[in-house]
Amino acid sequence: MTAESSDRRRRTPEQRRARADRILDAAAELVGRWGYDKTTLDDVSRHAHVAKGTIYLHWKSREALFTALLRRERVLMLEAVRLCTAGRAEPVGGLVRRLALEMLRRPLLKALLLGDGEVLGALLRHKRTSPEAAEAMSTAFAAYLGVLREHGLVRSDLTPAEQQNVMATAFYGFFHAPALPDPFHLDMERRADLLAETVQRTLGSGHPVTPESAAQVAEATARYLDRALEIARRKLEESL
Amino acid sequence: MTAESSDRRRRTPEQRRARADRILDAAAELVGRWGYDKTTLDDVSRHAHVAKGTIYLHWKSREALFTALLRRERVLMLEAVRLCTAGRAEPVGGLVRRLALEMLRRPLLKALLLGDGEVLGALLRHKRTSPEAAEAMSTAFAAYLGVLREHGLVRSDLTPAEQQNVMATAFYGFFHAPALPDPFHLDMERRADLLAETVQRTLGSGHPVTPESAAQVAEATARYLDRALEIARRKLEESL
DNA sequence: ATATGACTGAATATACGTATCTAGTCATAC
DNA sequence: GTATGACTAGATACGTATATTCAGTCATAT
Repeated sequence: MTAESSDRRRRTPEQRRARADRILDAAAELVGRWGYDKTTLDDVSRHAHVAKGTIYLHWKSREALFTALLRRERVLMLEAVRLCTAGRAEPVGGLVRRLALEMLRRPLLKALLLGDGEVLGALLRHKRTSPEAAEAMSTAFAAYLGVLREHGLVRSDLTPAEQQNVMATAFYGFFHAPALPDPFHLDMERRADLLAETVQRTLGSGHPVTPESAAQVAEATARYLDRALEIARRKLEESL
Repeated sequence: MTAESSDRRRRTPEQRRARADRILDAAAELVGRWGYDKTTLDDVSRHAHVAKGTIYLHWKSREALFTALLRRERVLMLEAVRLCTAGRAEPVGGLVRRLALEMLRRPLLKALLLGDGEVLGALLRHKRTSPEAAEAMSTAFAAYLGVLREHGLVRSDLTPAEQQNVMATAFYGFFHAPALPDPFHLDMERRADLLAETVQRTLGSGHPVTPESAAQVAEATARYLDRALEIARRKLEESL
């Protein structure tokens, strides 16, 4: 063994993070299979090939571990949206549609947003979204809408509170409303399109994105996603 | 006592109905006060000044009684909307707004639509809205939208399934989405306005009601409400 | 310093017997 | 025919005692 051999117990931050990710991978796998309530830390440690005590070197409690898992999912989702929209200049509805679809694509976020008790169990009841983060997200979105309004793409006769309520209500309805019976049934993809259209028509001014405003719209979108990502990443770091 | 004295045990249909209403009044009072789970038929019979057996001369089970109660509320709500809109020629959003507000005004319907388990308890879990009635309601609404479309007041590029999904999602979000924290909080009345605006902008064509179309719009509205009332009344009659 | 996994106690599930409650019935009265 | 309310059976709540599970700890090993 050399002087700086891997035999040394001291771990680099990268190694720590890689192991945390392996543990979270195992947790994600097991929650997807058995649900939160039935997933024990012994299961997770076995799947991740670490001792249970090691988990407590990363998180102070079981809940903290799964909180971190959800936060990592959120970061990954936002990164995916960030990639999709890179450089594009879409109206509000387009952004909303991508957000909705990327959320639906990820089982844990989908379960979280659908309020699926089978998957998330007690986590749903006890977990509270931190007010600071929620407000920061709202503020970032409001700023995004503000830029679009300056370019005449968003109505100027709605207060920020009204805009946020429209967004919240539309999203909530989209995720939670039960599917309609057969003659009216639509799959989630089509419903996401309708959600986008609803938001676009309710919040938008009706004017299309002009070539002149395209650059600024693209920048505002990127800026919003960056801010959201920053908040999401910060929250994830808090969870180690 | 005369020959046709009230001493005769034979009851007229009007007397029967009046007594059923008294029983339903008592049930409404008690459910409002204690919730469905804690309201016993002994309570109801005592409050309505009838023997418990009498209740079973009207309904075959406890559940049937409370089903009738909910159905009566629905009829009363629709009658109120019918009165409000009498002769008026409002666009879709206006009708939606009135429906939403009249539902919110009635504690039992509000509880039903909000999915309030405290008030409705087990009734929420076991009660299924009959598919036939739901479909008939949808059909009636689709017909209403059809007339408005003929007059250019409603978009023609959405399928009926898409229209119904927008309606269902918007209503669901309006009733179920939790209130936003303080800087963005709006009361239910304002949210009803936003619901109306959302539906109007998403389903509507953007053209205003012209004097020429006013009469037909008013008639279509009245026709829809009449059909809805007919269905609601039929369902109520089924529940005696 | 870092990692482990056997260990512990608090919480949760299971089992069982008893008490209470109440939806629905029906013999009786009018 | 109509109305009653005491009655019953089945369900539900409660109390208690026992078993099991699992989050979190810590003495030990490297």
